Amino acid sequence: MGGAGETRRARSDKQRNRTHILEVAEEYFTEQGVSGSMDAIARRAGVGPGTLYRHFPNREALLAALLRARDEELVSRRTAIERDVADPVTALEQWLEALGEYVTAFDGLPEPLRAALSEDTSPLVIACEGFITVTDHFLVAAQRAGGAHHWIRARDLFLSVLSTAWARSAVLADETSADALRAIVRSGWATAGNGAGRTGDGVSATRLPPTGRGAAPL
Amino acid sequence: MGGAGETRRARSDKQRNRTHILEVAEEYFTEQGVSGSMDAIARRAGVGPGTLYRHFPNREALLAALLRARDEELVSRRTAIERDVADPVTALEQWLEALGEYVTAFDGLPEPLRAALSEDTSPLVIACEGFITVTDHFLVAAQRAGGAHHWIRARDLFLSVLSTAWARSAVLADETSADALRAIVRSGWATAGNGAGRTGDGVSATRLPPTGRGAAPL
Amino acid sequence: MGGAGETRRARSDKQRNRTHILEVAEEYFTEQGVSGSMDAIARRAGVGPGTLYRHFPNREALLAALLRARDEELVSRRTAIERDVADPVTALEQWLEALGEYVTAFDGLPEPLRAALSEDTSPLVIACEGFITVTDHFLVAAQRAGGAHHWIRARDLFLSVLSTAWARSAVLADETSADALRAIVRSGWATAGNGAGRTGDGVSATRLPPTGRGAAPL
Amino acid sequence: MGGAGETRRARSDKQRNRTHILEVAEEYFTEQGVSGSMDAIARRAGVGPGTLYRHFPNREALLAALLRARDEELVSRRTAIERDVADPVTALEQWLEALGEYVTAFDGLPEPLRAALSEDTSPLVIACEGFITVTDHFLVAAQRAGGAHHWIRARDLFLSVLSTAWARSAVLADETSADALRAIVRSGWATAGNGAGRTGDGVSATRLPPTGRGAAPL
DNA sequence: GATGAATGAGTTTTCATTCAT
DNA sequence: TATGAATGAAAACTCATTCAT
Repeated sequence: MGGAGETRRARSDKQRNRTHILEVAEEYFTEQGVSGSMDAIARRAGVGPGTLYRHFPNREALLAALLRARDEELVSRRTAIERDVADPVTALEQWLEALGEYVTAFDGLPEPLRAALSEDTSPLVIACEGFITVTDHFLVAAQRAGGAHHWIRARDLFLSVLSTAWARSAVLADETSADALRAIVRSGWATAGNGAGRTGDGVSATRLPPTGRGAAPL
Repeated sequence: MGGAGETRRARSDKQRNRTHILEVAEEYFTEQGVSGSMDAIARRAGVGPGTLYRHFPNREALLAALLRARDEELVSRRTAIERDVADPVTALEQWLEALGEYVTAFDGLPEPLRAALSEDTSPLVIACEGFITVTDHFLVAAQRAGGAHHWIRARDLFLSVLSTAWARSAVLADETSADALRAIVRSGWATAGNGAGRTGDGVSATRLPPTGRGAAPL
Repeated sequence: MGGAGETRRARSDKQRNRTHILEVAEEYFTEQGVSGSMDAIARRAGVGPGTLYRHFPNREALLAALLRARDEELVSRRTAIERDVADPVTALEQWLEALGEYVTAFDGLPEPLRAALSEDTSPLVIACEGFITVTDHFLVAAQRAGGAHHWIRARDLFLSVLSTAWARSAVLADETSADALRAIVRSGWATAGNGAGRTGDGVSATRLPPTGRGAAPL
Repeated sequence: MGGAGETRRARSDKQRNRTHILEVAEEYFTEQGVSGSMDAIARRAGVGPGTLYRHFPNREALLAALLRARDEELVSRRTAIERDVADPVTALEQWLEALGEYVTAFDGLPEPLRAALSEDTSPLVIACEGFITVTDHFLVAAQRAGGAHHWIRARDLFLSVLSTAWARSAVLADETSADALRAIVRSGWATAGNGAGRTGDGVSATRLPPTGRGAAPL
């Protein structure tokens, strides 16, 4: 990927080193999940932990860099959808699907992503914000077409995707459940008609979800 | 620290001790979340770690006991719903709401709960199974009334509740998002009509979710 | 062995209980070696640890009781040897062989046995003393016949047997080594002639070993 | 307790630190025997357990390092013997004596050494292999001179030394027994004549010990 | 006599992170 | 800038033994 594969640290080039660490980390996180040991990554990359930490001051920073490296793919997915899919609802649907896959790149990734949403300092926020922006793009289009509830915001959709991805870890053996979860979310944001072009959505005129906490008298 | 140094604590009533540990654990988990240290709990309870482990051989067992202690509340919620709510859709809705609250008792609780679903040995499974059974009860009623998609299973709903609860940890400051997540799930399982009494549900004739993985051509 | 196999603790008879514990301990030590957990034995025997400790105040006591139960076998070995073997050297040889087997009853048994030799309080000493007495019996006969060095004492021979048994744990896969160890000890105590009836043993006139620590000028 | 609380210990020379740990460990093992607590050693050395484990990943590694530090002494013993002792039997005798002392450096040392012989992974194996090689050197010479049984192998002799050392822990107060044990082993491997130059050794023509397990009809 | 709850020191080991060199 | 040694808190769990009931 980075092209520094064969001779590790041939030049004592900082950039090369960084790239190499990223490659190794990608591999490691893929194998062990995101909570693997930082030390192990440094060791595998053949650098001292200090070097690792110089490039990426903490796990989140490393994760963020890793995700950024994968951004390209997501961007091209987005482009492809925008190019190929006329129906804004289907477009949103496909984008969320792509996002869901992206977010499952490493085992346990949803966790730090969710955490990042609550912090302002995490380097992962930036990534998240990007995702949310694009999601908003698709969402607005779908809402304009009357295919998505108006009370939904991009951030909520992103969280839904995240939490669905999180839940999927529990149902690895049960693809049906995974599908059901996706379907719930899907039919959750979509208006009844589902269809592009259909306009009426009685409920969605408001910006508030139909059943708030207080709405259901317990 | 625990003050149990000098004289051996009189062999107080076992039940008393157990209860005391539970109280302390409840308090501790409420403060620190479910991943707090077991030893710390023992320390706080003024018992040796051995005592803690005698009563609860591992974290899950402790958690399970804690949840069981809260079961009563959930049971009474269930009873109340069955007594007071005629509409099966609203009933299911309220039950899921109750479940969602229950599952947020401690910070980070959804995680071990989800993990338990993939294991057969965890003492938490029993709790989960119970939840799922009751959920099934409500779900079937709602489905009969045409108010819930037929392709949904109780387990899926439980997972939805779990993952929504999980996501909520990220949006503590943002009640609107939390509501939206709930609403998505809610309008995800409910049929368009939403209504009790209304029968037709064109989609739900099948037991499969409308949009499986393969449905969306990526 | 004890005949209390089928209905555990049918009568609440102390003796029965004791016998049952012994059976279980025998089984357990055979499986796990002598350093297995006392608690586990109690658990397996279906009694509280307190009961176990009432009968056998510590591991050594339990071990001693276990060995005593096996004494019979050793005694009969002794009788058989005395009856059947005319040559005192062969007799000693066979007795030591029997002792070596006895002492390997459980994995790790030589260790506490050796330790017991240094303590006066261990209940295992009694067992050891018995062994040593018998060994002395055979040894003296062999020495009288000129077939064993005079500078050897029964206690030394017992220690040799013990240490050979100890070493054998390391050479499980290597029967040749085990044989060699035995042979070393065997040709160590025996006089050159090896034969019963042969008298001359120039060295053995003294009660001191030929090469003491000081003898070899390092 | 270690006094390393306030300021981070200046990154002293790694070698220095390592050496210090070794000194402390040596002292500690000498006092407490080899099964003393690793943490205690770290504490005594004034370093964190992590530092100890960085240098020596486990107890065996530490022990191996400690032994290696003593190797010099053994090597010089060997050199001295080779230089000063003409008679190969005496040479072997003295080498085994030296080995016996070496192996008694710490209380309980024979145990892990024996265990190492059954494993391929232990860092102690290397040490053992070295010992065995040298022993073989002396043994072959003695055998050529007709002063040691041909059925003995170096490994067996090393085990004998080990087990004798093990047994000696029990007879600390009884030097006579210790001497006797040594003498048994000594007269166990040596041929009757004992003498250098003497060639005939009727038994030793074979590579098998005279009394194998089956040889003695029990 | 039996029970089994309580004790609590003790074990090994990991790891994120810092900082002297 | 890279290094990697040092840190040391923490974690989870065990077990021989005691003693109140």
